[in-house]
Amino acid sequence: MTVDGKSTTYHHGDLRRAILDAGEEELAARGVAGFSLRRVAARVGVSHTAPAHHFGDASGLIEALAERGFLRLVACMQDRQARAIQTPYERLIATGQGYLDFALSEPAMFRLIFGLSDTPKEGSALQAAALSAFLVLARAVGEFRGQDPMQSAEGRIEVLACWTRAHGMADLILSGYIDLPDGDPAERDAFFRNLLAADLSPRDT
Amino acid sequence: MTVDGKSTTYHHGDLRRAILDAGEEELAARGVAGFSLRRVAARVGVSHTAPAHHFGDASGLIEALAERGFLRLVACMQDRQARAIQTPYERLIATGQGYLDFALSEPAMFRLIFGLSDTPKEGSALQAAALSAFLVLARAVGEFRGQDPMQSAEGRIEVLACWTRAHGMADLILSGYIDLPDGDPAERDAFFRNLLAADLSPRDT
DNA sequence: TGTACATCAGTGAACGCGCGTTCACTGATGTAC
DNA sequence: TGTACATCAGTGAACGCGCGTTCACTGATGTAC
Repeated sequence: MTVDGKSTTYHHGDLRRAILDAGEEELAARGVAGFSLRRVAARVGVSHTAPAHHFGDASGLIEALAERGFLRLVACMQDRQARAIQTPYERLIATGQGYLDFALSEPAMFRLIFGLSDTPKEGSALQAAALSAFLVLARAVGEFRGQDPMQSAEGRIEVLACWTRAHGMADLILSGYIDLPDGDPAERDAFFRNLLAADLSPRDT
Repeated sequence: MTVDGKSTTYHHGDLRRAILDAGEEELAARGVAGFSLRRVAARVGVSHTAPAHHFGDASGLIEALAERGFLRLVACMQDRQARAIQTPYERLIATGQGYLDFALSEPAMFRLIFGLSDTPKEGSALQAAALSAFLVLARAVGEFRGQDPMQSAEGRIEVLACWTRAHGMADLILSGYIDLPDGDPAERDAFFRNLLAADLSPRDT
């Protein structure tokens, strides 16, 4: 293997991580439909059979990438939370906005993790990563409600309501059917806030 | 060409429609990722170059299928509306439930229309079909509010709020991350209603 | 400290596969006169 | 009513492409003694 024309060691040293990095780059560059093992290997500069050593087959790599994706989603949500003024409601809004940040910054990864052909295997690292993302949201709802939302039917509904709203918005923006208001981050945040809190309960008309 | 061993006319007669039908079947059978022109043609029993005559290339077929998809979405929403008791709020709920019906009955088609690589072309039949689906929802919101929602910022937010909620729920169910409550349609409808109307506006705590 | 050897990590050629597209073609249909 | 001819609709062989997987291999590393 060569890098910049200089030959390096035969063994890569950190190929697993390098392949995951390249996999994310490939996703960003070509989307989830054009994703291929061979292209990822080429990006790393390694033979296209090398990834098999670390991931088994193609689906193993996809799964490992998806795990990373969920961890990035967690990071995006926590990042927004850390910057939000500290009322529970603001933290909840911030969590949803972090969800959106993730979708907009890594659209192909967003599509990958929510378009997996099968649901994460019980006990897998992927499942743990997905759960950790869910828990970030559930905790934010819990702080807002003052009690663990997963202990009651209404609480669970509230968590799912937050999730589906943020998710629907993200997915429709990525598909191009909903336009974000211009480039100003503050307007974008206000847009999201309005959508999240819009009152659609029945009225006495 | 032969059907059941009997030779039929050389010209198919209604190949365009037959290919679209087969395309939908293929989508249902193999999903959007495994979709191929050749398989669709094989399903119709026609040479795999025949579709080109009607759709140009592969992307032309995809586009024509997506148009059909939106029309089916419209039909699902209108079907629910027609069966709802006639208060505006019930019709709005019903519209969203029709959206969900479509997603659950044709998951691959749902994924196709909301995963198109480019947004529908200005003036295309596809765009018209997508718009007609949007308008079914916008009209339902309008009846609920008592005025055209597209004439005000709050109204537009309300339409988008309905859309993103139904959409997020549909997409997360299809991805397998949200489970539907068992098989009882009434429970399923109640679940949707609760999610749609859940109150997430700030409280004075 | 040195050596033998097992294991690990990556190579590269070859494979078969299904894909969309092209091309020259032919059978069927419709229309002008 | 008949005929010539243009157009339309479908055929099937061939093409090159990129894909994931397999296989026998080799270079590097680690460990036992």
